[in-house]
Amino acid sequence: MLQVPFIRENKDAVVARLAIRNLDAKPLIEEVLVLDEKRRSIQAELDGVLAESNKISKDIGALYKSGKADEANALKTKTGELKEQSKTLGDLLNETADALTQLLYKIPNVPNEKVPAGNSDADNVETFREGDFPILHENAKPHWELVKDYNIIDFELGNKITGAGFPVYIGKGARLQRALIAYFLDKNTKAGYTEYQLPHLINEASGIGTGQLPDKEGQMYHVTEDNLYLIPTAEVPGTNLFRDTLLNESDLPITITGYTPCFRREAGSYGAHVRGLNRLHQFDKVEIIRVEHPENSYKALDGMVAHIQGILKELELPYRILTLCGGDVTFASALTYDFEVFSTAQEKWLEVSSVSNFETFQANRLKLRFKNSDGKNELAHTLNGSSLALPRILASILENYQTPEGIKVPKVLVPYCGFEMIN
RNA sequence: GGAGAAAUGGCAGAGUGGUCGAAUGCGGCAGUCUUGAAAACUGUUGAGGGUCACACCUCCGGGGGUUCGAAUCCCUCUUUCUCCGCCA
Repeated sequence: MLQVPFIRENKDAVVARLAIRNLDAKPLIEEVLVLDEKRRSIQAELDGVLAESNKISKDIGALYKSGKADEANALKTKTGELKEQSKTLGDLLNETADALTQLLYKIPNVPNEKVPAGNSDADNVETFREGDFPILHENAKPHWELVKDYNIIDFELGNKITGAGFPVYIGKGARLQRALIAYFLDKNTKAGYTEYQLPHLINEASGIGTGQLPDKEGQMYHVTEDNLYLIPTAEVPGTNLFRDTLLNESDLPITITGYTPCFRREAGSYGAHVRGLNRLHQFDKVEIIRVEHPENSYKALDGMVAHIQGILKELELPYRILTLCGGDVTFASALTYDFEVFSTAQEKWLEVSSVSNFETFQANRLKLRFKNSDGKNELAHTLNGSSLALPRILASILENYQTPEGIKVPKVLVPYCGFEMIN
């Protein structure tokens, strides 16, 4: 969430920047300022009452000590009234502060200057493209047919056990998936990221910390019995490692990577674009997460982009990078780049990574701070990105690497797989 | 699941009703010394709100209560530790 002092000092700029998201934030921002003003004036009034009551209590203590019990008892009657007042004011203060917080939860992050205007994913701007589209043989098939031919992924079995969107990986399909995970983790750790194994269930506080809660509750699987949620991405447990944390400046940057399954309800998604591996309720992903000094965060974002480019180049998949427009950039992000690979048999670009700088938006909720060189506590910047999401990478490998004799395994993966061909 | 103990500043750890936002140690920062560093010594150092700056207010795991007054007493929740049971 945005910081109130920041809103107070940059009111017009905040409204103007949020307009890039096609959001008329003016009424929201006005309300924030009114509530903030109200909160502060109630606070001041309450402080005065408490100060007086504290003073009387001290006097009473002193009177008892010097044996003047009568005078002390006389003073006691006075505090009753003050107590009433402070209770009323305290309730009012809480109410106002809660209302302010709820309002702040509704305001998305201020987009970076690089975010282009636009309404939907159609308006995202392609900023880079690399790699040639492979020329496929005549009988080339989409991956959902290939996986049947070679019996490496079974969607029907998943339907039986769980439901749509929970595929079962078999034999070389399972092995290829595991190879990709190992390869991604190796690339990330070689680039300096520390590998973590993270919980796959998170509590409510964690959901609030990274912004899934309270608004996007319906997108996560909720275990009501224990009030826990299945993670939609490793970003949630990974970033929440640093909730309520005060770091030293020298601790920065913090760079972690982790493989986790991801669970998404995807309520409202249906149709051809969810075919096969394109959109699942459970999928695997390797994530990279960084906690950065505000001065370095955009350089770090560029570094993450370059890192992911390196992986896609090694896999020899044609890819492009999009700068997400105001209408598509996620709630908490200030700037997001999406990576898409071209899946040849479907003739479709598939999103395989999303790399974002959240600036202080998450850190403010998380209370993730560091002590800066002036000795002041300052909010850190958080960033994350997929490196990479498995199913769509798998889909594009299967489609792009198919030959009449079978599916070739990309060169870098052969040592991880132990075979060169799926046939 | 049952029984007991505990939760205090960046960390460790004192503190059982007023003089406690809190001893002490470590760590951090500044200085002395040194060519430089280390060591030693000296000083300084919790967080949030509020103010031009002070004042002032809040915070000792979370929530509630007793009291004129709570880190300290009571209730409750959460977490951790020990013992017992169960278990991959």
